[in-house]
Amino acid sequence: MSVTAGYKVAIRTFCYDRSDRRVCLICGDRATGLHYGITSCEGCKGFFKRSIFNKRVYKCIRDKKCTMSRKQRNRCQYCRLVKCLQMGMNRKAIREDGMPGGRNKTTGPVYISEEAIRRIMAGEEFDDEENTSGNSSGECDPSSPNNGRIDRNISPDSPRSSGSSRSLDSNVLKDSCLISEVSTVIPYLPACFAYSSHSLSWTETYSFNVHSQSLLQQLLQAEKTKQLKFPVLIQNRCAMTPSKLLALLCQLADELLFQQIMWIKQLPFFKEMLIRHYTCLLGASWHELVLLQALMSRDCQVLGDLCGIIEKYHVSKDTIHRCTDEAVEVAKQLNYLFRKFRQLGVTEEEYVCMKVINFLSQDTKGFSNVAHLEQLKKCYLNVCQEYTASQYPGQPTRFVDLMACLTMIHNISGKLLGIPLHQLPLLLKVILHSFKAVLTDNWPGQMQE
Amino acid sequence: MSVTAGYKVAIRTFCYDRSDRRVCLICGDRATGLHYGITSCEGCKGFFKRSIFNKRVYKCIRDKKCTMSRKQRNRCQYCRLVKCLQMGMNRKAIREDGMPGGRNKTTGPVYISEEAIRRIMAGEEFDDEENTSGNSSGECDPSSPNNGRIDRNISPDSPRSSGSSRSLDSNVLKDSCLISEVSTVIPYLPACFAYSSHSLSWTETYSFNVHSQSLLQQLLQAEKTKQLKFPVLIQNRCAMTPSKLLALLCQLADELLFQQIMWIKQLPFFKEMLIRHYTCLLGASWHELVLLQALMSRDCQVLGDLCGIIEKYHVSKDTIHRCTDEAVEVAKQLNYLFRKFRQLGVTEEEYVCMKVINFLSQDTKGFSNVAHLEQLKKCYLNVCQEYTASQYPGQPTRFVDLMACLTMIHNISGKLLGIPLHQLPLLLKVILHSFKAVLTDNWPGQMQE
DNA sequence: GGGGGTCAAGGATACG
DNA sequence: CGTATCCTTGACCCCC
Ligand SMILES: [Zn+2]
Ligand SMILES: [Zn+2]
Ligand SMILES: [Zn+2]
Ligand SMILES: [Zn+2]
Repeated sequence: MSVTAGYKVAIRTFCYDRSDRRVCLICGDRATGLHYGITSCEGCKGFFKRSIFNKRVYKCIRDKKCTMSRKQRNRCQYCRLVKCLQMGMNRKAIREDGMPGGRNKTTGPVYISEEAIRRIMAGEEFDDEENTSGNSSGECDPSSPNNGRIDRNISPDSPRSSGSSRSLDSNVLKDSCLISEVSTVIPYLPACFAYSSHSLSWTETYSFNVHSQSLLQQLLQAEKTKQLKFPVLIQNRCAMTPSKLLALLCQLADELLFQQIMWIKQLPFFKEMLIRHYTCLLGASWHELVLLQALMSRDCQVLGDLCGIIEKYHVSKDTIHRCTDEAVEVAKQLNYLFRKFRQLGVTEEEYVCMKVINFLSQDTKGFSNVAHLEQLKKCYLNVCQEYTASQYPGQPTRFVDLMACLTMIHNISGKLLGIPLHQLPLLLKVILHSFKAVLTDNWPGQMQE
Repeated sequence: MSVTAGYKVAIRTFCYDRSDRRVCLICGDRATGLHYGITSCEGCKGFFKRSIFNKRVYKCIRDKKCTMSRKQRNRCQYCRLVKCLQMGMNRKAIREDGMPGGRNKTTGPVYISEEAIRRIMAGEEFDDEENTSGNSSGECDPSSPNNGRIDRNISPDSPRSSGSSRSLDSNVLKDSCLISEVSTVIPYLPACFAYSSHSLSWTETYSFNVHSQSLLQQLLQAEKTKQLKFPVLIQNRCAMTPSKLLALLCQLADELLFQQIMWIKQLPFFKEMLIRHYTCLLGASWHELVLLQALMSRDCQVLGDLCGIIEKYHVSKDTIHRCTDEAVEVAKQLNYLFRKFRQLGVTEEEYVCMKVINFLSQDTKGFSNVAHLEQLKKCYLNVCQEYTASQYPGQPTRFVDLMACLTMIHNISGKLLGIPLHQLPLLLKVILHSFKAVLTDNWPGQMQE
């Protein structure tokens, strides 16, 4: 029992296609292309079609957190349909007339709010024109010729449904994101400080661009879809042997990479760049992303624990290994970063912004679309700045602080990679501890905080 | 051949005469379509599924000539199953993975001989394709639908391409190939029992059982298909940074697991056990398989290097870690094993035998098919014994020595896993070094040999 | 290429 | 438990 649980990775690998990473966003099975807006497999395609077409209402007999995989996807129809919707499957792509051919109006994915998902699942679906508010051409209008700009996959209802209390002048804000001249050019780290100086005007107005809101929602959605399955496995601490732990580590590393990829695929601008560009960016930033993720961990003991471990290592190993001074330095900086994150109380919204900004801030030497990348980065810097300005008007330096954290993350994770290999367990521990500190008893040098 | 062909024609004619596509060929009830190859009713479909899937063995309490009709079909399970088989129900259409939906590649009935039916009814079935005179090219096993996933692609005639380089009787070898042409998998279980008792006489005559040869060829083939792609990646040593190395390690672990799985799928007896059985066996033996693989490494410096590393670790860490004495012990035993393998000059043939024997020798508590497992193990023990006896007549203890190595591998790898986690790099190094010692310059404590 | 449908796989469930 | 009915599923296929 426990053995098989530890080696679920084996079962997973049985079904894993290595030659092609195009996997279904819902269940991870091999995808056969885009269906209803997102890359998905034949099974999930048919399931979504049947469910929506027949207006089925499902029920989860468990805790609505059933895992979706090729083997397990048929165990809960409720959770499967929820994930279809969460991942962006577009109900509008199902044709009532049943005519197979013809007009493909570039039906992209649609990211709807959790409330809308709840209503659909409950069968209260207001199938058409949920709140188009007089827009005669229907919703979203995917066939409009907007030249493939960023706002392609804007959810039609999420900002509006929250009421009209927040909405300011939508025209001004619409321009700011679409047109590059309004949002000033922000070169990444050096210039972001300069940028914040004349951004005070926005802070005063308390405004938060509708498009920025939408982009932020998409980022939050992308973050939500990459739930880590690992802690579920590791939580039942049944006689953790080193062999199991090794297997778990491999699984975790695989899972982490997989989720970063899934996250990238969910980015609103995913289709605007080539896969190899994302590969380059991910290769250059994955360790920073992991560190950022670790810093957002709910568990406060993680990094304190880590620092304790590093110190212990230092005492016992510096006689043979020379680089430990740097390790201590890294530990201190990590500790600072950790405390800074706690002090700021970095929110999920800021986190997703920082994540995508960091992702887009990698070295882009040799990229053919540097301008596009810069535009994207600018856009999300703007989102983050607007968010902090509107949500924390009393903290004028908050945005700058966040960017400074990014800089520090960049430096620290680089140093972490510079630590020699025989201290590899440190890295593994950082990753492992960043999610659940369940195994702390089995590790030396733990610290309480 | 002619007999079965005529039989097939008779059956076909019989079917076409009274099958109007709406009547079950077994019981005459209303048919709901094709099931397992023939038009049949839901009842007979479910009955066949249950009988084959659960490997049921029935018994007729009358004269084995019970009539099948809607009213009477439940009176004798034996005669019902016989008629299912006689009418051409295809056992291959039952999916071992249990995944619903999709389409099978092998559509159509399969008409097998009365002898085969008798064996199936007696429970002596092994899923080979005895006389498939019916459908088109149904010899390989495209059993369940796979949407382009990993599939066991058995190359049809690989042992033949090796020619007659081996100095044994080429006629015998050719015969075995001819046999495998007719039936893809040679029925091995009865044979190995019959032969194992008089294996000594073959030792004297330098003969090597035809069936054992075939089994050995299959094992070699399974080994050949799992080439490691990792060394290709690692060979160009371009500025190996720790980050790259970490990525490579994760990749290597994934690759290793994947290859073990592929190896399992290539085993001749793969279809005879459930996936979860293989998962259990792999979970219990993967570290031993890795160690065995490492011992067969061409690079002689690998283990010597490893032992050097371990000793270095011992000197520097025993002040804080208590288990290092055991590590030194493990190192010594590894060194012994290493030298033993070199001294014996373990061949590829012996290696594949040892591998499968070790795989089948794991703890099988709770297995429902312990007897089957034991049979298989005995069979391959016999193959190995016959091989050593015929190839090394001057080394009467060679087989015993090999088995002793297996025991030692079992013990050592167990101890390796018992080494506390902070010495995890040792394990990783064992794995990493076992293929290419390219990175040795970057590691401390290297040894020349 | 992404809609739709097909139809044999397996699954759920009431019956005995 | 074995049976049989009905339902769900999904790899192929066709269509534009
Ligand atoms: Zn899917
Ligand atoms: Zn559920
Ligand atoms: Zn019938
Ligand atoms: Zn009978």
